[in-house]
Amino acid sequence: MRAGGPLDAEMILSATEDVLRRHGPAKATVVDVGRALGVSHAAVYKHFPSKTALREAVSRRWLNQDRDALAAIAGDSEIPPRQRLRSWLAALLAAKRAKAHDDPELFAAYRILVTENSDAAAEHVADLLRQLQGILADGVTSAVFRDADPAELALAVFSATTRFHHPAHTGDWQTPGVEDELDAVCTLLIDGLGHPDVHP
Amino acid sequence: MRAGGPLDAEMILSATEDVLRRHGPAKATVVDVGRALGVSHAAVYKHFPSKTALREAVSRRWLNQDRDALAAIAGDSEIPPRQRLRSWLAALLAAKRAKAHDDPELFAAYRILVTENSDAAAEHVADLLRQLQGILADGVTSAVFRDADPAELALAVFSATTRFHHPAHTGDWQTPGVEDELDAVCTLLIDGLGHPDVHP
DNA sequence: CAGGTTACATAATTTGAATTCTGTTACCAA
DNA sequence: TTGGTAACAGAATTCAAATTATGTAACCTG
Repeated sequence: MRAGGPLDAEMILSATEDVLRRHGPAKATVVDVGRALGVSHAAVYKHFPSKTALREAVSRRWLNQDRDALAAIAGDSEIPPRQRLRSWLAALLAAKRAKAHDDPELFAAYRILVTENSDAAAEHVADLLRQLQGILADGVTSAVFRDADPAELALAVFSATTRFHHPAHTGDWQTPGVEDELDAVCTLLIDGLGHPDVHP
Repeated sequence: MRAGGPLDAEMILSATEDVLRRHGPAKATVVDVGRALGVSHAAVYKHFPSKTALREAVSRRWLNQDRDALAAIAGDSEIPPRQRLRSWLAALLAAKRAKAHDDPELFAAYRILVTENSDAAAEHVADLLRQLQGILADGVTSAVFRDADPAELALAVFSATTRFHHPAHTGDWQTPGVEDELDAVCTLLIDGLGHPDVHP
């Protein structure tokens, strides 16, 4: 079980993930994590001060997993804002959907973990909102979107797409039509983001 | 405890609601319901075939509670479609918000009951979608909204407002700004519902 | 015979003793 | 001194026994 050298945080986090997948968050103990690493549970406590801290760290790692791919889309000024918004929202859904589909046990485990760790979740949301705001700001600057506060627009767009990214709606993401439904919402939102005075 | 005449369904449903509020859905038993009515639990079984059926009936009653008020708005052709849509969504949020605020214990109880009774929930959603579709169809007919299938538009609008009516987001409804947030989403959606060709 | 009762078998839930987990301490080795 | 161990007290969790609930049946009563 124990690979070559001494324990480091990353090894512990991976082992924790395995234990989480196998036993679920309710029954995953730090004794299990130690066992998976071929080490006593006290060794884990040399690296993380508490079980809670370990869970928080593993949650953060998981939430940050596809942050970079999304940031790449959000920051790509080659893509015009409307299409960028659409792509970003589609990518967000696709990423979450894939995680939920590919490893349902792990996803269910993390879902519970993250709802218990609302700090990590709040930071994740803040990060996403920052990315979204970037896209919208570009649209406002280039006069493709209405002249409103990008932060407020970001919040509204994020609210309106809750069903496509909030973990409470995981079940919906498996149904065939979701991507089209997001597309329909996107279309409504994007047209709604135009200058209001074009509708006299 | 037992009021005048013989038991009827309505009395039992009310007593069930009391028991639900007091004990919560996990510990509410039909023996409790009988006791609240000053009657043996077997008497309840003369009116409802099972505990499940009783819970379903009480859930339906609760879900239908503010259906008429909403239907009145949806069907009021005096109000122009855009404003009608806005009012209807605001009323939906206000109704749910009020229920959650005024009697949190009962709301929490029903929230669990309804998620266990997905049939009742599905019918409730279908009813709301029908009302929404009515508003949108009027908008399409009067050429205020884009010429699309009202059923699809209704689904998109309902999706985009998930955060403001889905019970998973009850917590959000208590925060001060929610109504403004719904308004912001509404504005985006309503402008988005205009003819697409005004943006060349 | 509609509307109620008590009595009962089986299913589900609670309870409390036994077990396991968490977090700490004292100690060891490179 | 960093990275590990074993042993421990108190907290949390499990599991089987005892209790309570569900649903049915046979039986009153106006």
